[in-house]
Amino acid sequence: MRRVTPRRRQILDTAADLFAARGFHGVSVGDIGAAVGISGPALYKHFAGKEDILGQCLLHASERLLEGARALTEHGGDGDEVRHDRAGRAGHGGGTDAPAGHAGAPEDDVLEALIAFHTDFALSQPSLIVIQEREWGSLGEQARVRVRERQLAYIDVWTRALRPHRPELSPAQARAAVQAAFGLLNSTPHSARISRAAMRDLLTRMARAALTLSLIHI
Amino acid sequence: MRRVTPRRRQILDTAADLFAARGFHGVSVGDIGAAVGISGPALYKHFAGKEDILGQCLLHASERLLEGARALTEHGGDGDEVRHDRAGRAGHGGGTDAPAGHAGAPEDDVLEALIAFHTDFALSQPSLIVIQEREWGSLGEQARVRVRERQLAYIDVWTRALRPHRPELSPAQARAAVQAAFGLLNSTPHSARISRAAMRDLLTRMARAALTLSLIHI
DNA sequence: CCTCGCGGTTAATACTCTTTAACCATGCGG
DNA sequence: CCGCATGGTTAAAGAGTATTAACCGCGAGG
Repeated sequence: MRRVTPRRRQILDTAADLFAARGFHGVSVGDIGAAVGISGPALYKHFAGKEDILGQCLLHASERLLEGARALTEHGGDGDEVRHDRAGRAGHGGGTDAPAGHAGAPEDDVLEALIAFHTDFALSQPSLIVIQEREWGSLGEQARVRVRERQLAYIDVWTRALRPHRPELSPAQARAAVQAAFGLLNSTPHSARISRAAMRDLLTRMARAALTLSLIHI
Repeated sequence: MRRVTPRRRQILDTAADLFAARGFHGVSVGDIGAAVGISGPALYKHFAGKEDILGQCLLHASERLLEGARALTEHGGDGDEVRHDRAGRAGHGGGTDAPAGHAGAPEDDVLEALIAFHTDFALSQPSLIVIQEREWGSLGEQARVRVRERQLAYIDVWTRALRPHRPELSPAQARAAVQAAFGLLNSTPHSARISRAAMRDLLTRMARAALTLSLIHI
């Protein structure tokens, strides 16, 4: 019941899609089984139960987000000040359109890298994004706290990256701003009528503006 | 089965909270009944069924949003150009902190009013916001299309209001930008660690920046 | 007075769901 | 060839669900 066989991976992927589309309680184990070509109780050869499937989805998603974010901040420093060295683009494919900086502000700090990273993740794994933000309450106690820990740590990485840009914000305000930016970036499952590249460009620009320029009055 | 008695209103409100918290399929009619002090099948004296309750919640929410938005645009004009006359603040209480404009841009156009209106709605009715964006798929055919019509019309009002600010965006891009802004404004149920006034201010500023300033490169 | 509709009750029906049990094919190490 | 783990099957159990049925107290209008 431990290793990750291709079948298990397939089950997790299709289950994530179903959970995202109809909600955890709106999907039966029969539905999941049928979606992968087997039927109902065969899933119990791979997972302990329905809740375990959701748990593995969420553990995997939150872990990938957190580790990706931490990889962007750990260039040797603690990430509490704006860094000017090149931030790696995170292995999620695509994304040749790096923002052409021109103002005095640093163009390649951690926040910029986080925006690009999260946008790529949301565009490539919309189902994981959806269930991560709305289904973590359907988990049992132990799995929920583990997922929640990673989610809070992920928010914390973002909040620290935002601080140098917006020193006037209190920690609580910065957290709220980060979560609002998540709402913006995670809106991609609800739209998807323009090309992926255009969506990526639009979302990164909007998130950048919302996070760094929102002190300007119109 | 038609008129809106206080009991019916109470049922709809508490059901909306439950649906927002645990999802439509995660709430039983017994749960809803218990939450209002009656038990289970008594709900059928007021509504045709569980799905009908969700339908009335969503119809009500989408109607209030659409009518509120339309009231802001209908000052006699069609709202396709930026208007400089005073836009009414929408009767949702609060909100004395009008943005102090200083740049050349118009400070009180329809978009600004829509941002304020939607922010107020999201802050005062978070449950309706949540179920409106994630539970409309649990509706039957006829109710779903009626709710969806209103939602699309609401998006359309926003998109038209955004056009004069961002003429370079294609209609599809403008729609995506509007939905991203909704994601940002609707993030309020996930945070709520700062005061309502501070949240209102933060969200309106971020949405304003995301929608109107996102063409600026950092 | 008395009927009658309104809003409630509990019991019962007819599912559907998760999970377990019992069984079976197949490929592989010895 | 044997044994057996792997991954699948169907049947069944047991809990939970929405919905309906049958019944009841009660306040108001004739």
